Amino acid sequence: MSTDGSSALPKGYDPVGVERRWYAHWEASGFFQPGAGRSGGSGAERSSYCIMIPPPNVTGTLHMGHAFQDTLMDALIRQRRMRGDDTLWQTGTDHAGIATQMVVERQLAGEGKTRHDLGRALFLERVWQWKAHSGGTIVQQLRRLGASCDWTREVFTMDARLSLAVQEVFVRLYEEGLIYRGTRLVNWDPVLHTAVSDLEVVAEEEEGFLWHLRYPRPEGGVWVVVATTRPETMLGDTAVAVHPEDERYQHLIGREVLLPLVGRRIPVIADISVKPEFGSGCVKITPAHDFNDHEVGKRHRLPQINILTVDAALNEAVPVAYRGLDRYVARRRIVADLESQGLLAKVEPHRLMIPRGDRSKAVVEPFLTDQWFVRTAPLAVEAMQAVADGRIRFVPDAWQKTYFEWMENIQDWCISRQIWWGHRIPAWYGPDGRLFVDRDEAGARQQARRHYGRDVELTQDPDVLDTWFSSALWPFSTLGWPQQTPELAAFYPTDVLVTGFDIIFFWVARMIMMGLKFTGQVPFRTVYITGLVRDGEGNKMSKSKGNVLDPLDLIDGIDLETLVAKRTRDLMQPQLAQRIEAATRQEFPHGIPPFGTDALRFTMASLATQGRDIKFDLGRMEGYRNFCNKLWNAARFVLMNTEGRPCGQHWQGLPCPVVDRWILSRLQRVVTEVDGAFGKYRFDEAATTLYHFLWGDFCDWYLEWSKPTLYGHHGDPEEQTATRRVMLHVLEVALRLLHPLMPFITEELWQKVAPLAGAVGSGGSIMLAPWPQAVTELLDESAEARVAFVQEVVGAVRAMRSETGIPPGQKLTLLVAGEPALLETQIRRHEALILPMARLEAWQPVAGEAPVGCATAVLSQLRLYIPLQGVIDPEVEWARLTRELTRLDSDLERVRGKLANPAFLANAKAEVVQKERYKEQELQEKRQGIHDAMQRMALLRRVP
RNA sequence: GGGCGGGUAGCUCAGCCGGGAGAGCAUUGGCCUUACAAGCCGAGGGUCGCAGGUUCGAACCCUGUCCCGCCCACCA
Repeated sequence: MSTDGSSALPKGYDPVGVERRWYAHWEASGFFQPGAGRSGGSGAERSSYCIMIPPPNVTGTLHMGHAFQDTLMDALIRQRRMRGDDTLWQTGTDHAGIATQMVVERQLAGEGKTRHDLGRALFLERVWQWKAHSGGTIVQQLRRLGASCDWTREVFTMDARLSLAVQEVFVRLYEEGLIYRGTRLVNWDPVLHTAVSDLEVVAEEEEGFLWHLRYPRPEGGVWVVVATTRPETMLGDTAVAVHPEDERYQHLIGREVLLPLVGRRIPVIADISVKPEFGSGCVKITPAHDFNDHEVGKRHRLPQINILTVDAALNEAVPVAYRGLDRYVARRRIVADLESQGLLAKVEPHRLMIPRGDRSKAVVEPFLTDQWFVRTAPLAVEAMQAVADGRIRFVPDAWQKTYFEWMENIQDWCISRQIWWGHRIPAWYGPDGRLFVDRDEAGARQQARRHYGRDVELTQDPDVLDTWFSSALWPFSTLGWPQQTPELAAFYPTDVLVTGFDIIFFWVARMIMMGLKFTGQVPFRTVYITGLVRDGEGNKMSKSKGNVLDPLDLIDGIDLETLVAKRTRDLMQPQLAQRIEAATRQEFPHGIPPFGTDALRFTMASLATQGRDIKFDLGRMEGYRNFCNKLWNAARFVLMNTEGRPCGQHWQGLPCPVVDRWILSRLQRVVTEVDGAFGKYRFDEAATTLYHFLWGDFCDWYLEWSKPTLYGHHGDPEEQTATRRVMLHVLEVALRLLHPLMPFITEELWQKVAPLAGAVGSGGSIMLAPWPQAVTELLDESAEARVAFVQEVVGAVRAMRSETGIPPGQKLTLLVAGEPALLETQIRRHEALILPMARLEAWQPVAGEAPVGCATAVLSQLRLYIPLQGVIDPEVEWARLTRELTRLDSDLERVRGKLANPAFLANAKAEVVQKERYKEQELQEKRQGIHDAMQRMALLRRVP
């Protein structure tokens, strides 16, 4: 139909080329940078809008969680940019200390080396090389998602500028006494050889045993039996404890027992932490290797005997026979030795919580070491206040409770890590071990000179900071703090943080504490908490389960063999490969077809319901891929019918028939709903609203109605122009509304549609075009009601046709019975809309009884008949009517039941009662119609 | 042991400041209708986990209960 064949769109939407082309163009044009776009037409100050990306691990790759969260962030950013705000989506990557170091150490292990073979400097060089090599992957992948972050401001947590902020914060906290160094019992990872914080320990229930050990009394006689899950730690026992009111053991309190295998005399103490009903009611106390025992030990001033090495083997403090044994080897040996001495009373199976390092999965040990800590309690007070008084809002707000619960019980934060990759702690020691904390070595040297009166050799603390320490500063360190930069002034506090609930404690809480402490302001006003992306069965996606979906594979597609290879490569447990392969082949027999970025994004948005994890549904994604295609073809249709023709770019003087007023009115509602949905972070609402409007209202109805107008032999040129004008306008506005969720296809189409629609954005891109605003004058309830009625009529005819098996091609005449006035306003007036959509040749009014042998549909005040004689079996229509009658009867029964209830009439709101009355009348009329129809149909039936 | 979230159509999920149970996918019948078969037009399918309570009226509010999942916690 196009006059200019060259501009016609291809028949189907092909995302690949479109996406690459537009992203490159946007980025090169500087559209992602603050200040892009319209320069506030009114001259008024533009408000700023900022989102900080949760920085992905620099050496990582994009996973579904990123795809989900970054889609939402990008949608927010794009929407606000279109609204005219000065937007910044700050991007960057995280050095991820332990995770990254582990990767490089694993590479070294492949070469048969450890980091110690290289030494610190060479090892770090190696990590930087790895970062340079793989550090670009994830940011490139982020681009494929269409993320409109400002790449010119991309930072890395170990950039010099950000490192300065880290040192500054450390020094200030230290000087205020909020950072201290001390010997404490911490969680020790014996594989990684570093302390980790409480949050980095995950406890899981595992099968174990409860060993009952006999501790002899020096004076002989009865044993004292203690129950333990960790017999090997008995070598470090310095007491046995009972409950102070436990009558069984009153005589023992203050006496001593003999520690077997060691021969040490240790006291029996009374402590209320002992539960008399557990085990024997006696507990061994090992202050250096158990958190609870440690507290008991402090209360009773017990000695602390460290019996472990950094590898969790037994050290020099234990009897020679056990020295150097791994903890579990030692356990077996000790249990055996006790048994042979008759000191093992019994062993019972016991389920217990085993603490493991979240990275290494090694069982962590409570271990006495020197570490650095942040005193968190004082910081937490302000941080809780900020949420309590609403300066920070959680969405959904239920998470606020989780936040408070943790903050109220917050523990000091162990921030030192005995690894090499990270921010080195800015602390130096003099020859006598005296500590000097300063921003750099020169500063420390100066302090030392003042202290010692001369230059001395200083050694820097070998530890680095917990990665989350620098993450906590992210909202302001990225904007130039401690410098008072214009960016800091413009964009801090930021607007919304989009992140998962799994890092509320790790990250969100700490950003709030640090932000308030160092800027006096909250780091963000809203925390939008997303659920986790899971697989279709609701399982967490993980490499070892073999159920990981790579967002890029959904975008680009992947063939089965490549997918299988990818899922079974580099498994920690290679024996799983077979099962993973089989499951993969079953789930994706043909691999994964390419869906394109927009389909992925739209799926993510539509699944983003609040307060629950999302199970990723490939079927739904397919539906939204189809939606992309639908949109593409709708635009294709519009372009075919508008290019090179009068499109009435000025509204003036054009007729505005009811369908035009209807679709324009619907459009205004959609604008309002989508805008509201963005405001509420209800991306699912925004997505479904647009989906139904475009596919349903626009394609199924408006475009279909446009055909008779545009193609009609005696079409009115004015009306045709008006139709072109309206279809262009509606499409153009809808594209803009859709753009934050589907950036690529909307840009591609908008480029062609906008000029015809008379809409021109500055910069020539939809991403800088204005965000639509509802025009309330275009709301038209009367047009909406009239069209709704027409749709009802069309639907009724279509259903009759389909259910009675009338061939679609058969020309029909519709008979309509009803008040003449109604026939005029409801049918005659809309016949141009009804006839083509219902595929009718004509309609005729009928008075009184309809002819015998018609299919019948009853609307509230009209009866529709289609003559059936000779066309179908009356039995079919009879069955259909019976079904309808049954349905109406049950509805009527319910409504009449209500209206017969005096209590309902007395108590329900008047409008509700009125509505029920109206409903009863309507149902009654319909029922009568069906009833009449059945009577006449009965005449035709071949009754047996 | 405490806390939180969820249990609605075969599947994935909306609806939940109370007043006629919805969408997509799947199923099914009919259509090559000149934008789209990744499409068009129809249809079937749910005692809203269970039991009580409040109410004229409950998927929605309250209580209890059963499942599923998550978080926190030192029961050796």
